[in-house]
Amino acid sequence: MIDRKKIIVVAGPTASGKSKEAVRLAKERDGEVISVDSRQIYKGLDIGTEKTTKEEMSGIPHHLIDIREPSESYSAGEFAQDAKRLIDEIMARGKVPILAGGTHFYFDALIYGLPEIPQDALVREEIERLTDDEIIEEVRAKDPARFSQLDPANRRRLIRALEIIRTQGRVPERPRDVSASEYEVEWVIINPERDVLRERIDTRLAQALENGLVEEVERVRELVGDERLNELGLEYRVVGEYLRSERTEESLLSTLSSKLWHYARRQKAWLRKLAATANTHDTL
RNA sequence: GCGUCGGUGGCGGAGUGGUCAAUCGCGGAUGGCUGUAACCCAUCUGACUUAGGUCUACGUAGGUUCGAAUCCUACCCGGCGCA
Repeated sequence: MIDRKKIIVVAGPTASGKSKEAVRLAKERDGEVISVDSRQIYKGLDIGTEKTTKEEMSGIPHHLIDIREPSESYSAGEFAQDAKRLIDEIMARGKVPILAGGTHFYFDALIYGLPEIPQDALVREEIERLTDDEIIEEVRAKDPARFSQLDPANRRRLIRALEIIRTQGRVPERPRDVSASEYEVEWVIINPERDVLRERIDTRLAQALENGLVEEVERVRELVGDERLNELGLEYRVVGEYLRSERTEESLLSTLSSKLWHYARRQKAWLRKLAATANTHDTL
């Protein structure tokens, strides 16, 4: 408990203005920014991810942006490692680490930790070949505790569970204990009211479209193909559907708007949970 | 004016005598997830409710029937065809 590393965390839903706030804080507190965003990791995903521009950074160092090709994968585990390392480096420079972004699961991974069990390509490959029922049966039989926490319809999570079971015997218990974290977090929560946020989302969308969102998605699609594009989600998925003529131009804006809103709502739900478990101090 | 097809829940669109408060999609709400997390997944979505039910609903008004969103009649509204 002594000497926990102090970090500032700026969290909030999409379009809430986190990046701006992070830069402001960095200037005020002499910090550097670590992006906590599973999609800004990728090069070329700029407009669709509302990536902070060089000008907006105004000289403040930003980390974990553009560190992967869109075709490459990245994960919460890798993030936790990268972020840990960067936090140490930033502190060694005598600066304050400011983590900012919307991928809340990454915050969890960093702050509360993840069992350090890397993915195993070979094991995964075998599991992928099984049917849902086969996976369900094996997880149920070998690790009933973990099975009871999972949704049987959630194949992706089931696969990961089985991967761990096959390599480790069973899934270790969750280490979620705030007091055990090696970090002392100063939370800066930005959580605008519904109406305000919806409006901001729409405004940003209109801007993104104007700035060439469709063209960007076209480029990314060229690079990674439709399957991966789909996985990139939100704008990339929806505009991809449009590019494949699976949806009309008229439906583009309204669909985008509602998908983004869904996303923001899930983020807000996470924030609610956070408020119930950690001490936070709100700002706006 | 005649003929014809149609009017269903916030929207689109099924249903064509009972098992229909009404499939499904969209939209909306609430959540879950221990390495793909912008992914993946679940629940709810007419009203009221002591949660067992009760009520109001399928253009409007009547009618047939034990029973109608579903059949009949009239009317209103919309598409199409002929005038």
